[in-house]
Amino acid sequence: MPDPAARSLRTRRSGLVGVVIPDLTNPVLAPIVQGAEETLRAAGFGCLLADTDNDPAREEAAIAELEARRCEGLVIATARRRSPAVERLAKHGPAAVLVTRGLDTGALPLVAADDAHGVAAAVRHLVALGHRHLAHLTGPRDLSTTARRARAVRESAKAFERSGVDVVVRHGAGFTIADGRRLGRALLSAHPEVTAIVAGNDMIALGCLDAMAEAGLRCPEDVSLVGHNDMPFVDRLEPALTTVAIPQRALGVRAAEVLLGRLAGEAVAPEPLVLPTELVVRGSTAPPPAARRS
Amino acid sequence: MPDPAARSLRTRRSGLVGVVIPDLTNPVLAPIVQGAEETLRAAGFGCLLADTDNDPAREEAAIAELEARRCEGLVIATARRRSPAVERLAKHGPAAVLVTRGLDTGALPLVAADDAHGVAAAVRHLVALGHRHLAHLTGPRDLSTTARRARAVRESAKAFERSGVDVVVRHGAGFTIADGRRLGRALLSAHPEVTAIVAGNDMIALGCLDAMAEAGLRCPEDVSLVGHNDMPFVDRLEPALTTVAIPQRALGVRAAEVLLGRLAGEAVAPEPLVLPTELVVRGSTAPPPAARRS
DNA sequence: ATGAAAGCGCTAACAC
DNA sequence: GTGTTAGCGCTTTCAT
Repeated sequence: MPDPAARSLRTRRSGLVGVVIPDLTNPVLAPIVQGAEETLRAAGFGCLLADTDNDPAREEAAIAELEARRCEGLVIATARRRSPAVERLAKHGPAAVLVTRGLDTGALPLVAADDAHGVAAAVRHLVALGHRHLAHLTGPRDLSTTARRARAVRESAKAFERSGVDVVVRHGAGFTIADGRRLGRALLSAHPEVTAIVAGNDMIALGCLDAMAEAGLRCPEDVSLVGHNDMPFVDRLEPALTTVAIPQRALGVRAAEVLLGRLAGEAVAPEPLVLPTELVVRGSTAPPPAARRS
Repeated sequence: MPDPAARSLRTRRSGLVGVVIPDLTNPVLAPIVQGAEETLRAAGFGCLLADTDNDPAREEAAIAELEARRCEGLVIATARRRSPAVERLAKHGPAAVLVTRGLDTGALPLVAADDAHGVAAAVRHLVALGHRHLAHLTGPRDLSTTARRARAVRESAKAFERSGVDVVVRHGAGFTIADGRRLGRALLSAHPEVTAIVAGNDMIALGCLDAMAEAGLRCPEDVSLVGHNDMPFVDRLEPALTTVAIPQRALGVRAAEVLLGRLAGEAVAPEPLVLPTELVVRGSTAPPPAARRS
């Protein structure tokens, strides 16, 4: 059984890949990490996990540490649209692949879900139910996911402009339940005309549910709600959450595969790899109340 | 910036710790891994993650691989009561600490929750509500958690023997929702007198909820249900789950600390480190239906 | 105190 | 094809 340190010293290969994630506690991430880990392991790589707790400073420290440990590749799920620490990897440092959250510059390969498609389906669904005044409550502006989803909501709503459809878009500080609660409270009091909310992710949707309950509004009778990600267990909530399902495990697997390709010297397509999404209609969406219907 | 391979070759220290878990997708594990990772990282160790998908063969392979990579320590959350691959670590191989799931031999240090206390509180709670015919539906026999919880349920029920309290205990193949569904279906048809179920973990409890719904039984009106672990989001189910809360994050942190202690040469107490649990009463428990009350 | 050198275990290059 | 050897970059020891 050869000594990996000696081999590594000689071959300059560590057999290690770093996986940088914003928060293991967010249930969407588990299948992504699992898929990546399994794929990487099958290819003979070990997975060094680093949780940044959504903190850019910790992200930078984590990347530095992973580089110091001579990881051959990095799977990064924490990138912001402009992230000096991440962007630098495009020039120097180990091969890196981004999952879900991409860079504005597109300097690094990205594996992401087709959020625009899913969100457009959500808006169509709500409009077909009779909703005219929509809201989009989402996370920080500096994430590509947020930007993509917000743009898709705006454009989809705009396509129904002649039917009197409008949408108010609000960004929060993060993607937590507490952020969703804050956003929901503010929206509900400022825009009582809104009968349907498209949340930037399922955590925000959960917070919206809390805000509705506080305001004495029922979901879906008074306000409809669509989440994003279809994370585990949202199908068992009351009401079961209508949400845009992303292929969680596949995102991890494909990201790992793209990274393995890069490590094997393959040229990587400059275009993001986009995986399909699907609107899963459950109990949190319904026609708007008659009194509010336009 | 020194080369870790060269340093490692010279010092015989890799700066790596392996973390072996049964299934990242089970939400209880996220905080445990997070706590361990953060603690280990703060001490300068990198975390190599290995998910065994609850497969003993993969567990053995994972341990072998982690040893081959010269991990200085292992945090293992997958141990069965007799696990040759794990037991061997007590003799040869890197320092290892078990979390939650211990060995019958006690050969390796264990950090676990005080399940017996939590489960006893659950039984007392149910008996106080008026339940007399209880059931305990849990996971495989070859896990120490299962054994501890089952024993505690039996003993607690026995303490109320004179009040006419009895309990039927059933073991399933795993700790999944599907296992809970199977166990619940079988129990409900075989023991219609049962008015309260103590589940071996929250996943099994979710399966029981499904089985009740299939059987046209309402929770908690017809049958009360207590889970175990208080994993994220079970407070938002319908009904909100009454469950035994374990200090998830602390389990990971303490396990890491014990491991760090061992690596620093400290003698480790032969007794398991037991962290407190607490019964969290929510909506899934209520008095038994009058027709069934004994 | 400061500096030089040996050697950790492997692989790749090269000589035979 | 088979065997030998140099050297990867560090730490530690030993000599000055």
